Amino acid sequence: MLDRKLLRGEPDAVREACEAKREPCRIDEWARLDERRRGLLVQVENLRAERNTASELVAELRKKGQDAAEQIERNRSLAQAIKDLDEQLRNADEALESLELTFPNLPDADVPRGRDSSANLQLRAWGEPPDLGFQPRQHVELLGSLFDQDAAARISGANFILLRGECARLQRILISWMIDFHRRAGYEEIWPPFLALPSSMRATGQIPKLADDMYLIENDQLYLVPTGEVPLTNICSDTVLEETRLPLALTAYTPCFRREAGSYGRETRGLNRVHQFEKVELVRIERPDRSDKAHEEMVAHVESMLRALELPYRAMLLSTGDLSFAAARCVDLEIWAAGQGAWLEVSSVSNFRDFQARRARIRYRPSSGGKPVPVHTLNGSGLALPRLILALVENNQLPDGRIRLPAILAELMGAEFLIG
RNA sequence: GGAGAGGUGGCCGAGUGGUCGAAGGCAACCGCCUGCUAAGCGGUUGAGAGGGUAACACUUCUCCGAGGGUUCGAAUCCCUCCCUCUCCGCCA
Repeated sequence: MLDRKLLRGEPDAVREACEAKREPCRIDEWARLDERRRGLLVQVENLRAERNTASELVAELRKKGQDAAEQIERNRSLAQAIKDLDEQLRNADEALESLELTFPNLPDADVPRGRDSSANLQLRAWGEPPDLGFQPRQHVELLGSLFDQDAAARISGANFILLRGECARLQRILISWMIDFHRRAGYEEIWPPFLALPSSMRATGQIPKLADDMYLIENDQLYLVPTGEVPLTNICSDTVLEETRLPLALTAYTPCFRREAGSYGRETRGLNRVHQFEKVELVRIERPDRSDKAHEEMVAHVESMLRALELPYRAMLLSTGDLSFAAARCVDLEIWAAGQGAWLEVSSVSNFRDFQARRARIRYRPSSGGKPVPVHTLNGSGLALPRLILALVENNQLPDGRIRLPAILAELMGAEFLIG
């Protein structure tokens, strides 16, 4: 949600952002409604003030034992007028708010302008795509029975995954190792609920835009979380934090449920794009003036994790057209997958500035005193597991089909090879 | 799932339908006092949305879990819902 002062004062900036993110822009409609709402508000408040003083007068007359019938009669008509105006005001408020939920966040000024991912800017790269010296195979083939698509489909339908044996164990160990990796960097470990209320989804920005991409449990009106960002960020919703408590750094494992409506046929083979995947998420709640630094720290932190896993990667600053609805800036970390010969996104590290904080009402009280102000929220994956496993398998394959494990995982797994 | 209790300001806690945004206490902050500290004394300290201002000041309305209702007037009465706690049942 954008600041109303911004919507009033800089409608052109909002228009630009909508265009950049290819969102419909109803700022003019908003401005008319806002005007109307304020007019109504002044009217009701005046009537209310009138009623308040009149009611006091009634009390006073009564106390003196005088007749108050005339006052009461006047108040009765006031009450009706107030009720009518209140109704109009409530309608205006609702319309205004639902409009406000449709404005995307403004991209940072230095985010590359562009229509899609082709305009993304490569910031850094590390490692070389390995030259295997033979025709590399893809993960589905390499994993064989450790990746049981048939069973997954019988249990849950298309595009679910079922890992077996050492591959299942690898995923479990990776999750645990990643959480520890973050914990050592100062992140508090969280185990959150995996179902969330519509209000939580609205707070982080999944509703209304991405509502159709989420699983909804209709009986209870609960959504399955599409990312750990939802529960982690909402830990602080409706809260005024003391400045001394900032920053907050949180990490959690969650499954992520996504309907992926409309993306069938696109990179849906194997572990690329599935309805349920596992992810370890990072969230930070920061003082506004610190969020740029926090964002850089988060990107650097995730990069260090990729290096520990010996995965060649590149860091991409997303262009305006590739930026998500709620983000002001985002760095994607893409790892090389030798079998597919492609870069795969395994982490998006985003700064939402105060966009989510306004929706979720997460504020802090400055130590210097004064009103609570919205915090800045950030999040990043660290990391998404299926694509991570995919790349580990494809990059570390040997001509005979064996799969070597990078040193750190070899130690954790107690084996030099995943398949050997 | 059944029965009961309760949800009030940063926290605790009072509140006969009519100056109640809310007593009292704690905490925090600012003074005074004191050799220092403590104690004591005095004062200040909630949120949101408007108006107003260069910015303050000032000012209006709303908010006592949420939403309805009764009433001239609701923290206070009625209804619905949500949440917390206790006991019982069930269950991984």
